[in-house]
Amino acid sequence: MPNRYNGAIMATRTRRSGSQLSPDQIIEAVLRIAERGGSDAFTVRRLGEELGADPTAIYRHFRDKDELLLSVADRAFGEAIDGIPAGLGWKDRLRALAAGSLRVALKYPVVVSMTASRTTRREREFLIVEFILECVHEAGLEGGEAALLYRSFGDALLAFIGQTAAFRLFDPDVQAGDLAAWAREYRTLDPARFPHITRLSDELAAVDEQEIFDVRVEAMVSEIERRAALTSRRRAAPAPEEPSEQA
Amino acid sequence: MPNRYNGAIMATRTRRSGSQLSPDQIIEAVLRIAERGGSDAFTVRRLGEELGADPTAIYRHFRDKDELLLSVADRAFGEAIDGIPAGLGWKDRLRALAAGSLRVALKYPVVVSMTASRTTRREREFLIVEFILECVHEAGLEGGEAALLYRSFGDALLAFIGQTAAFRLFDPDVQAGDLAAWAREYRTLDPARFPHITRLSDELAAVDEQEIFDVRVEAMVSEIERRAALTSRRRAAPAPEEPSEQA
DNA sequence: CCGGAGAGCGCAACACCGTTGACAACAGTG
DNA sequence: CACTGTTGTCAACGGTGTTGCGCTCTCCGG
Repeated sequence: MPNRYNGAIMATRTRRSGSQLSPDQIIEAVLRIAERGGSDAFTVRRLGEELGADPTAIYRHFRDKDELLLSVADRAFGEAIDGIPAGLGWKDRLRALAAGSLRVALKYPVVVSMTASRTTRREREFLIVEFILECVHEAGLEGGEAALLYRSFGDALLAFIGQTAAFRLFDPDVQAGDLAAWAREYRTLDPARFPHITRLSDELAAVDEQEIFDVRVEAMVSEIERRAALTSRRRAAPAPEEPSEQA
Repeated sequence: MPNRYNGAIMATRTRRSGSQLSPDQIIEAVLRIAERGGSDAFTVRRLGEELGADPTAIYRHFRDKDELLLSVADRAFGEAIDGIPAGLGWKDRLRALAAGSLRVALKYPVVVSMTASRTTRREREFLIVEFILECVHEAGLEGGEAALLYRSFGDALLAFIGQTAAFRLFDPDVQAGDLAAWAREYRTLDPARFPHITRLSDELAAVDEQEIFDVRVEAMVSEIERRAALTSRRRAAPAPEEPSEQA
């Protein structure tokens, strides 16, 4: 029998006249699915269901699933940068970008976890790159040093949200098991072999995810600031000893 | 019932002469495959081929592919910590751990990319946790602050090597495309809309991956140092203003 | 010394995945 | 009206992880 997703037979037939599917409609369907579902949410067949169309209809609008994914990701990342208020200093702008990115990762975990080591090369990616470069520039970095710290910050942020998103995709059982490990298994290790773990087992179990996020963001912000201070100092007093900023 | 908590029973019971497969043999076969192959290297059927056995034979020794993966990952991460020389300061020990982890990620990309947001809860993971905690302790952090910075460093490291490994797994075409984007597409953007990108396009294309790695590791090391300095200062002179480390 | 028990493996099959090629129905154009 | 190109449907292909069944062969108790 034709079309086993039955509710939609007549609809597809009649609406067949115009093109019922558009790239935007498909992208939005993916975002809807991603927002609802777990790790297996974004499959071609499920997307067909969501659209009330044959799964393979997508291939009329996107070369393959990967191209669709990148388009979806670009749309999603747009949300990360949207709500950033103007008039903030470069540090707070970077912090706001990080917070927005994390928000997106928690909203569309499937999409973010599949994209976090990719380059979309689309409109909104350029916007974010420009955004970070502007911050780095305002911090006082130039040329190769600015490029390096942009890449470091951007990659670090992407890695973090990708990691977070991927974790949220595991079965609740696996997630719970991983989290409980801190409270259960680490506490019962041999204190002779693992003195620090056993001593800190309570504190290890109590660490807050949000705090980890803040530490990692702050580490990158401070690193940018530190390197900016170094270059400006070098510019002011040319060629002293490379100041060894540690013990 | 098959023997799912591998190793232990086999060891106590006299070893069956007829059984050709052991958990260790399987783990090593996976490592061999992972070292050779790309993203599709670690499949059950390929593993069967490598072992010269039926693919499903694995399920007599591991509950499912995931349990096998975690065992393999634990073995692999052992290599990260093995070659770290004694007698280094905490900073250099953390740097050595990071370098070793990156080495492992490049050696077994499939394994690392599949594990980077997981917890193996196995022997060698505990060793690495203890290792980092010892460094953080030596840096001067205690209690909840030590736990927090351990988690931040560990997760950041895991995220980075996972991201790197995942990238190496893409088709060479995709990899080349992503890398070339910096040199090609970013250069042709509209300078009015993207002034920083176009101004720095040459430097962006020239950024070295190893430098990014160093920046990100150094950022975390510095953050640990910074927070350690704050707590010790707080301990020396209790409850002043939170010292804002200059704008 | 023998026979049952059960571990280890092979095989076929299942449900799912992304993707392709052939075909049908429609829109727009001459 | 006929033609052409676009878009949706459908069946099918090769891939994945996993399971149930049956065979073999080792081990252990009698």
